Amino acid sequence: VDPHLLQTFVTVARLGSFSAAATELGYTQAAISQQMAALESDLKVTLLNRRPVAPTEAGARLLEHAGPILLRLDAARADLARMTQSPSASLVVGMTPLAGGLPAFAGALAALRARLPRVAITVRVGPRPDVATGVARGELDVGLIDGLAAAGDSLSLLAHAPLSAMGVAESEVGVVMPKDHPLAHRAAIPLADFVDARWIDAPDVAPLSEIRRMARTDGFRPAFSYEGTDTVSLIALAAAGHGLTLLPTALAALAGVGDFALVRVAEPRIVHQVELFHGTLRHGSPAAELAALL
Amino acid sequence: VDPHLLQTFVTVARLGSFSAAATELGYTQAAISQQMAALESDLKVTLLNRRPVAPTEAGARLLEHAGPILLRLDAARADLARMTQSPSASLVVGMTPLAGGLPAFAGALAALRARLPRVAITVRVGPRPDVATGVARGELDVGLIDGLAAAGDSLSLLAHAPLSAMGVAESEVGVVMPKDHPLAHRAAIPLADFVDARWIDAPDVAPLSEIRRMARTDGFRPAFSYEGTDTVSLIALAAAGHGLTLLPTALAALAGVGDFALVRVAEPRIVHQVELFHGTLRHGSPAAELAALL
DNA sequence: GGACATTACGTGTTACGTAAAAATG
DNA sequence: CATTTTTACGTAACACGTAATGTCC
Repeated sequence: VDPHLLQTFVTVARLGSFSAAATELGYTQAAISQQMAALESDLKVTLLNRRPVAPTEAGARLLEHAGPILLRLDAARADLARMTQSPSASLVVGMTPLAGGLPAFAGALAALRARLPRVAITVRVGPRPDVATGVARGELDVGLIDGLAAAGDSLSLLAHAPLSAMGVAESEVGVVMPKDHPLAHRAAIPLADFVDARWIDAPDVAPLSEIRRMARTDGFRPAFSYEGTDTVSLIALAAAGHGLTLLPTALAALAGVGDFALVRVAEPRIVHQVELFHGTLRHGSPAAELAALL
Repeated sequence: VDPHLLQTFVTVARLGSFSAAATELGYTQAAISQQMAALESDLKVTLLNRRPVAPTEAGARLLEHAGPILLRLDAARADLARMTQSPSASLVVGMTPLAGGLPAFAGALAALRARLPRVAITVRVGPRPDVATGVARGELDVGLIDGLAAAGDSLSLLAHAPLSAMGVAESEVGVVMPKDHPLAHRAAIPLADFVDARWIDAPDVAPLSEIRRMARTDGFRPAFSYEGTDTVSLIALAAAGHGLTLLPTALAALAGVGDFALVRVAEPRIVHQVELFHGTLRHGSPAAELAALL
């Protein structure tokens, strides 16, 4: 199982096209075809259906493995690179949209600037997988990721890579809905009551996939998609009745956009969690200082 | 980072010799030399000191990554193979020495034989890493691994591979010592009190490395080594005063070998835990049935 | 000097690109 | 029929083995 082949496989699967993958990876279409043939003959399974190009059942399974494997490979390389290079005088922080706006984090950054005035600090916001990947690859020094977790648990999104994590903040979650929604006056409602409601899927802010995971159901099908990352817009959409969305109460309350109701989730006991995670910290590096401050 | 090179690297590191690695892997010494040169030039780091051959600091770091990566690679292949092949009519269980002898497990096996009389059951006992590796590679259908964990925690040894685990049994632990040991009459003693005592290191049964991890110390240096897997022998050694050892009370009490004292560990709150773990279970497979029974 | 790792060099295999053929919608 | 994948084939790079050279105990 050559990582090279794995990489083109995930690219092909993502783009749904040999030719497109060839362009992106800088190969010929023919090369891609040969690589996929080689991979399939190595594993003795058909991984892709052609025309249209889509992963088979086995291919889908392989995709689940391929990501973490490639990530770990990158992480190993990045880790060794970090050992060699001199500790940099800059700090690049990656975060998901909802992970920002933490008082604790802003405070720690301020303290860091006081301690190490010379380090240039960069904050880069992106979707969850990109942040995780960036940290594993060493492109980001630390990552701040938010997500839903069971009451006591941590996100444990680091299972796929050799990263360390620490909880930074925790908040209750609530369903955002128009003020005139029939359930708007209730204080708390079991999440299950909303399984068949109209939901907004905002993959980069409040992804329904996570809600499904927490509720252990296949429900919560998207009726509306919001592909941006702006919380204010999302809340406005929910307030206008386009669909429900689940947000941390701390954040939803903060955004004073128009009129909306926020109903706490009574059950299951889920919380919105923010975690800081990072690879092996080099003693004395800005990232290590920041982690110590949180 | 070619897995091929990674594999020879770990082999070279393990054997401490290019020539020996060449023999084991079926290559020429020259090939090994070239492969290591290629890996080092790829990563731009010296990984091995020669004469004697031993990993450098960077090499040691890479070794920490290499194991999990290679394991995951094997696991992916095994997972796809399991999808393709017809569900086998046999069940191969791997376990660590102390994981056997569980009433619950024996009962589940009996129930399994009643439900599926035709399946041939094989139990294979081996050291922890071999069991984990075997399950990840699909050579073992399920693994039963024991180890020390903090009171509420699980072993979480599955972090390196895409495996699922479930707790099966839990027992208190105690220090085994001769009956005439000065502390033998005590009911419970903090583990820290034994940091500088004579300890038996039995890597395959009661490894000191794990005790160190639980106690968060560098102490517990081995004064005696027992490389077998037989609990009775180990207890006899401890009873004869060759050194202390830490065993689950359930098991130590069971072995009626000679005279020995068993002093419960007062602190930290650690337990001996047995977990069943496995890759993706195929519906209807013997392994799935067994997991359902536990 | 002996055991072991490195370098040099020749060879077979692999992996890609170009180009033609096949297949699918 | 157009788009896209597959196959055929030539070439360049690669990886290994043999053998010679170097190096440390």
